[in-house]
Amino acid sequence: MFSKSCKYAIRAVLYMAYKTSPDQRVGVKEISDTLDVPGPFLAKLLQQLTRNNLVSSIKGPNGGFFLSEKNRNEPLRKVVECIDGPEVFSACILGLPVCSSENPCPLHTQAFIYREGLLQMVGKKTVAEIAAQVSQEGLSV
Amino acid sequence: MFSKSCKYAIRAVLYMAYKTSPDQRVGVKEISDTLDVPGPFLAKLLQQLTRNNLVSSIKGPNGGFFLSEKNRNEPLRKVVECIDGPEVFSACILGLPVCSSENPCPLHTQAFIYREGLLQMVGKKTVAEIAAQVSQEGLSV
DNA sequence: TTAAAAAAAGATATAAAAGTCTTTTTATCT
DNA sequence: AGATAAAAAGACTTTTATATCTTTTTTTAA
Ligand code: FES
Ligand code: FES
Repeated sequence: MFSKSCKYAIRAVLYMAYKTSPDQRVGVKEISDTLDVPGPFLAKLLQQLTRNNLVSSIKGPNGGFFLSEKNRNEPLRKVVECIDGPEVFSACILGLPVCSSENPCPLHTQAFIYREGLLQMVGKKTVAEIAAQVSQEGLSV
Repeated sequence: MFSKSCKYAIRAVLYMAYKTSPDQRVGVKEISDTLDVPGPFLAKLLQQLTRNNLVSSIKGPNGGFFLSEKNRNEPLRKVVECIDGPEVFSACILGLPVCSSENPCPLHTQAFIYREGLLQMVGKKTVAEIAAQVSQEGLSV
């Protein structure tokens, strides 16, 4: 479903959501150590997210990455689509050129339901909301 | 979710299910032309499936690939697991080392439902049953 | 019994994804 | 101002997935 890059990105954003604020930044190394993810690789992903205004950063001493209020209120979907592109949620599970209920593949019905459920969730819930669950329900990131 | 290899394999097996029988074989080229898939690549996938008794073949003139009665009655899941390995249906969607309801990731609940639905389908229905739907309901392969 | 057709096997090639390293820029603090 | 800390940018390397090519084996049929 998601590329490794995307998995790393989602986890990093959720981590930042409950660890950072505009005046509580965090460096790449802390994130990558905590999530057990390759550091320089994660750095590039965070930069990509930063360019797309889904993550914020400040350079220099005491700088680092963080989520602004605006960042926290984006649906998680945006993070996914920033890394893996918008087709993740619309592509046919068997790789047919187009996925449609008019011209469905044999797995379409099941695959569509699945995808929609997932899409509903990451499309409706914001980063902050999902991160809140992580804290409250003790989920693993 | 599935690798390209796996997508090709699923489509090829379903195609063979309604196109072939023990005395009605089909060559790689026909399959790859029909499905618009790279021929030599598909050949290797079919050979892998053949080694695992999910597809049958006969060499020489008038030879080719086909599905035996036994092949048709395997659940489609076996084809998937033969190509992509058994973890496709049990891996965490965020790449955490293990997926479990005891120690769930933030997307676990939704992801689990999706995966299970899909797994139920390909695990219970046989190749022949799914192929029958393809014919009856005019699905695309 | 030879020629041809097809899969099987294995070697090789290409492309994409994942990961690392180096240099540059920007900000902070002394 | 100068030293330093951090992200940004870009080049590079490695690994994995995808794809192709070549040779061998098996079977059929002329
Ligand atoms: S057509 Fe294949 S998943 Fe929709
Ligand atoms: S723990 Fe991530 S999908 Fe189950």
